[in-house]
Amino acid sequence: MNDCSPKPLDLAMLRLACQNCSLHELCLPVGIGLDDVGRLDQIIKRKRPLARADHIFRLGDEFRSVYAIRAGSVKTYTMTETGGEQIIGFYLPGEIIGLDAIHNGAHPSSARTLETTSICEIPFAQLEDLAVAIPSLGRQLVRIMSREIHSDDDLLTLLGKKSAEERLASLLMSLSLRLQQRGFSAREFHLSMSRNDIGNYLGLAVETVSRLFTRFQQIGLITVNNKHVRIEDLAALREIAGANRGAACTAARAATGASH
Amino acid sequence: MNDCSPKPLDLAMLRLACQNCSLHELCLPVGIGLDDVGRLDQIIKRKRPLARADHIFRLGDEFRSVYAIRAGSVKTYTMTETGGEQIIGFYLPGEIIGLDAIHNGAHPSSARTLETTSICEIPFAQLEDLAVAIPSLGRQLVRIMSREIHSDDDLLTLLGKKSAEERLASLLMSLSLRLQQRGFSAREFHLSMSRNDIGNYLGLAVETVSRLFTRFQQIGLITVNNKHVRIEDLAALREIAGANRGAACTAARAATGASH
DNA sequence: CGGTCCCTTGATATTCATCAATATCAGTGG
DNA sequence: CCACTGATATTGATGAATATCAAGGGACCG
Repeated sequence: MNDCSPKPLDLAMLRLACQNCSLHELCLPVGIGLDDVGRLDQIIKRKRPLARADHIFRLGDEFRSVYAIRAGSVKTYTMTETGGEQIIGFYLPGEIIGLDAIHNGAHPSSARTLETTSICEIPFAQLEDLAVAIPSLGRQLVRIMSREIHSDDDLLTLLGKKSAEERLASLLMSLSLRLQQRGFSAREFHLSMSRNDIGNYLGLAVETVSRLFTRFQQIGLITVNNKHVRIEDLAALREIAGANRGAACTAARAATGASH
Repeated sequence: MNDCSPKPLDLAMLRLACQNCSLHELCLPVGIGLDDVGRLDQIIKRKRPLARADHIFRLGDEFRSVYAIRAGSVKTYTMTETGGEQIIGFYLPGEIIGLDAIHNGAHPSSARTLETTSICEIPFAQLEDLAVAIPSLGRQLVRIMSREIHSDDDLLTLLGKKSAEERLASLLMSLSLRLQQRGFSAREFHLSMSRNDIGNYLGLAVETVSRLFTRFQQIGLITVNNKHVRIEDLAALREIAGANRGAACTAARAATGASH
């Protein structure tokens, strides 16, 4: 999509790539000087783009690095005791995965790409050393992890309290917002994950997700075409996601002609 | 319960309390020398015990400190958009709360005690400074945050995939394990939270929780008496929590005499 | 001892999962 | 380019799990 398909090993480009990366304020927002970015840059390994459905790491893998998404998208998931997968999150450019593995040296989740995806591997031992040498980097790391905890908490609320409608609306709003922050359109985008993945993530059956897309389209909230989504009424969608519950359900019912 | 009700301001006791705290290997497990513990100790404020239902911080409060539980227990929760509370976690001695507030300077959740509770306040600015001076402390902080992310992920699986039975069994197992790690009995303990809190946390109605306690007791898994729980069959409970789903449900059904 | 909150239990309603049957799409190879 | 194939998505009919509603019983606090 926005892939500048990389020439084989262009050293000049690779050097100091963080400085030029359009995402550097997402993965390293604040207070890191140019010199320090250079030092960070030297420990980061830019990997050639991964194909769709490639694994970045698997549950149980030894923990060595965290990874920043540069382009594309990724899902992370764990295994339930019965072998099914539970998707933990969808990650977009500028976001960092693998942070859950630090504490015990092995990845407690797997990560695989949802489309062609470029990532930066950041060897954690070196990152820790650098964090000692560059205090602001250490603070930034802690801040990023804090944000991850916080966003997990939001997801808990979604799964614990929200209806199916609210869940899907929340996901769409989240994607919309995050894509916008990355310079894409907030109103029109491509869903890189399957309906199955969406259902899994939201704790819903595929069929429910499918029906919701249909219903949302019928009441004029969105236009869906396979993986392409256009949000027609952002405010209303936000309203549903934010869960003015009674009102939203009523609206949807009336429009579908459902009656009880 | 296990409260050594503290004399008013015993300076000798307070000084270097971390070294003597039976929890110090829980909140600061590894690689911190005695000198360093002393330095950490100096920035920590030990607060007088809080009464049941006291707030430690509230959603929106400015972020200044994280808090370690010394004795008692705490729940943290956020507000859903409709004003209801969603409980994020129950915290036991040696665990740390407030980590979700680091990234934007304000608490995104509230915390209140479930019973008489003692906490240590750790001013975060000073902790960060100390983390720079003592690299192993910084690493430890990152590790603790990683564990928090990981345990949130487990909860996501619980809410996304598990049945009501599995959820309650999982909670009981989690409490059992954590209490055991703190030197208490794994098989017999006191639930400091209300049925309401349990239901809220697990994404279930109070009534469902109540019925589950009854059913678990009927099939000989546990004995419940108000807030007192004794686990009679730890292995079976673990089995249900781990979700050998079909088998567990069948067992419970047969025993309750339910038939379809 | 009375009030209030919390918990339990039963009856009913609702949401969403499951099952089943197409329909559509993305590759693949002829 | 088209037909074939498996994966993915939609749609409908049914059922199960759990929420909700309603009422009564205990426990705890003053």
